[in-house]
Amino acid sequence: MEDTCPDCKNRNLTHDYEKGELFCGACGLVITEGMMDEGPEWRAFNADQRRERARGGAPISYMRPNKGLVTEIDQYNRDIRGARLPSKKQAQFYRMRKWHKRASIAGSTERNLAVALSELNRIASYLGLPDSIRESAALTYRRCVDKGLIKGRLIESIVAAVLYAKCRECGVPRTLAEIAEISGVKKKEIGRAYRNISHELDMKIPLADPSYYVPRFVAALKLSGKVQETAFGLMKRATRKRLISGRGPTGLAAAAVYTASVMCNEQRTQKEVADAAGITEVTIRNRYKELKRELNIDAE
DNA sequence: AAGACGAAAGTGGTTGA
DNA sequence: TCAACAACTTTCGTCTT
Repeated sequence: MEDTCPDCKNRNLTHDYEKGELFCGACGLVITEGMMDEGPEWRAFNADQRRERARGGAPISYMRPNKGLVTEIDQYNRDIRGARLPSKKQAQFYRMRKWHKRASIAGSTERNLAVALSELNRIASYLGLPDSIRESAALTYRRCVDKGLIKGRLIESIVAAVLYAKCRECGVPRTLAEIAEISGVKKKEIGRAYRNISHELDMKIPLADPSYYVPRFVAALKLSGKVQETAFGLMKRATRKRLISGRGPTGLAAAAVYTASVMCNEQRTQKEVADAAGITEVTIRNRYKELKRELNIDAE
């Protein structure tokens, strides 16, 4: 990986593990999105602590159907002293291994989980989400199963809803439209499942802050950092004018980006912005009108 | 011809009686 | 539980560049 900014050659690159981004500290260019946090989840301040906190063995993973805690019959056909087993016994052990493996993922909830977790991983990969979010999403999914929220619903819709919730919770917003596209579940379905689980599990999800979406739309439209700054400024002023309550956050962000692109002479069409944000032109127009009126902006 | 704009009707969800 | 309501979408016609 490069450690200088391709845009301004600055060497001061910053990791933002919360957003899963690597960006340039000087010009704000996002170099990689969807970076994974590969560090340990603890910190150590000296060697003793490090020794104390490090664990042996694989971590417990909620992403595996059996949480990674398994009993397996090993593959070496030896008895306790290391002598080879007679061939008849070997055949027996072969069958035992086979059935032991099958039985351990055979329960219906476990099979459900196996499907769900692979789907969860697939979607999370597409969205470029870090492991931390995948793990916590997997844990939440398990809680849904325990509470019996899955019955009568598509597994995929629950998985999508859990991911959507976790993204918002962690301030790494992905739009419903994006998740719907990747998971192949209708927005409506995901929304319904999302409301259901956030209510049942008592999750406290903060309202999505529109400005979280701005950098992503800017990047998707290949606009400059100047546009992003301008868009942030617009959002700030709109917030002060109480323009944001009750409005869809993506619409706000999209309108701010569109307006900013016009102001900076890097205009994109309303349709382009709308597609990038997963909303319609009309909504952008409406927000755009409000922005212009309330903030006395004279575009171009 | 493409994009911007706006009106009108429809959709799914929230709210309050 | 139902009706009113706000936000958003879809569709379509008109105007501008």
